[in-house]
Amino acid sequence: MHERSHSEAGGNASRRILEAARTVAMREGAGKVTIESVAREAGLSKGGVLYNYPSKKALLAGLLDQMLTAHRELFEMLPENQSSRTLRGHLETIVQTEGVDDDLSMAILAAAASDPQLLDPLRKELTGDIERILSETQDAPAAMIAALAIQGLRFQRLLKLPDGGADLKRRVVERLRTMIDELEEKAL
Amino acid sequence: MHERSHSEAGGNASRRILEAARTVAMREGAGKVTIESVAREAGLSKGGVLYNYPSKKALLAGLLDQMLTAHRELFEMLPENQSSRTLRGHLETIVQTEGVDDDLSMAILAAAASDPQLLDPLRKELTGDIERILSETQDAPAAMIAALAIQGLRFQRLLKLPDGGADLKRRVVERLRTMIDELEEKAL
DNA sequence: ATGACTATACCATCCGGTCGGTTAAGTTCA
DNA sequence: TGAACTTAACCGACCGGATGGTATAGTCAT
Repeated sequence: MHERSHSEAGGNASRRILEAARTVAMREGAGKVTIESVAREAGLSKGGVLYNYPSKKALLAGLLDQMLTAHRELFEMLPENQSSRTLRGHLETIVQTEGVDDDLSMAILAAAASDPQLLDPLRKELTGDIERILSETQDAPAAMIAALAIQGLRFQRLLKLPDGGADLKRRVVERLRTMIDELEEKAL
Repeated sequence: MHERSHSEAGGNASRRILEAARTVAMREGAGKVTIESVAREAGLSKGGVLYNYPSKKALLAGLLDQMLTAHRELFEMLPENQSSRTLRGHLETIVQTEGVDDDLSMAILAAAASDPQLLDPLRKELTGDIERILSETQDAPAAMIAALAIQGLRFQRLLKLPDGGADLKRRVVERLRTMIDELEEKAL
């Protein structure tokens, strides 16, 4: 195997590059995520980045893929035999990532402005999630509304839109939990 | 060449410029909204656009302002003495603009990636809306969840995320309406 | 003529992507 | 062993064009 000769131990450059991209997005804003800035942050050159990701589009796709994977992993850590598992998973996932600055989602959004297909993997994932959510409940509209509210929470955080305060937000999450519980009762 | 340029009421090119920006965003995608493309679409030159809006930031700010104004106007056309008027307004507004391609919101999002303050007017407006929504109900969490679901609907449309189909969407809107009605009953 | 407004030409910068080189590690073969 | 060669990983100068913005010279109604 090939070890890095004069740098910190740690694996693949691709990982480091994605990590760097996230760092840059968080620290300097989504608009500053350029191949050069990512390269600088990752401790290599533009050519090095482009060796690992042949285009910026590929880099951003890799980023999105990593996000989706991380999300899936969080998901799988949740108890399996719950009702409305998927919906619950989405809610708890967002609660758990509280405080994590996801400015990188913004970078992907920005890129999606000119490259709409970049979001395709996300769309595919969500399509599956919606199917699962609907199959897990008898009350489709209510489940969908919960899902939409959770999506609303995500974008609220992403765009730093007003949220009515931490206290209300906490109560909203609690209420969503009981809403999901009630989805189950209706099914009985 | 420009027979209609001065025949507009007030002869103001600013309106035409914003209109052109929206057209370009819709037709070619958010990423293609540049000063030049807008100028071309508006039937004038780059200089002309920059005379009316001294910078692209200003142009986008004008765009956002126009959107907020339009939104407010739609709002004011709704009956005044309803319970949860603000919430209802948000819902009906989104229903009414069904089918309208809002790719321009995307342009603003894209711009916000590098210019986060661009969204400040939106944030201010939303802050007021949330205050109003909360003051119009006794059940703050439920109202907030409805508001979040509506926001979720907006972003779903904006990013062309999967929505479970037109039929479900219709039922979701109906359910949201009854949710808002129930907000009122709880207050009695 | 004046002042609001518009067009042309141009500039500086940034950014994605290319490309020929370079370094270091392995492989082959005598 | 060691010289010749191959390959993976990376470097960094450079190109091209897109873009925001400026400078300046008009045009047109009043």
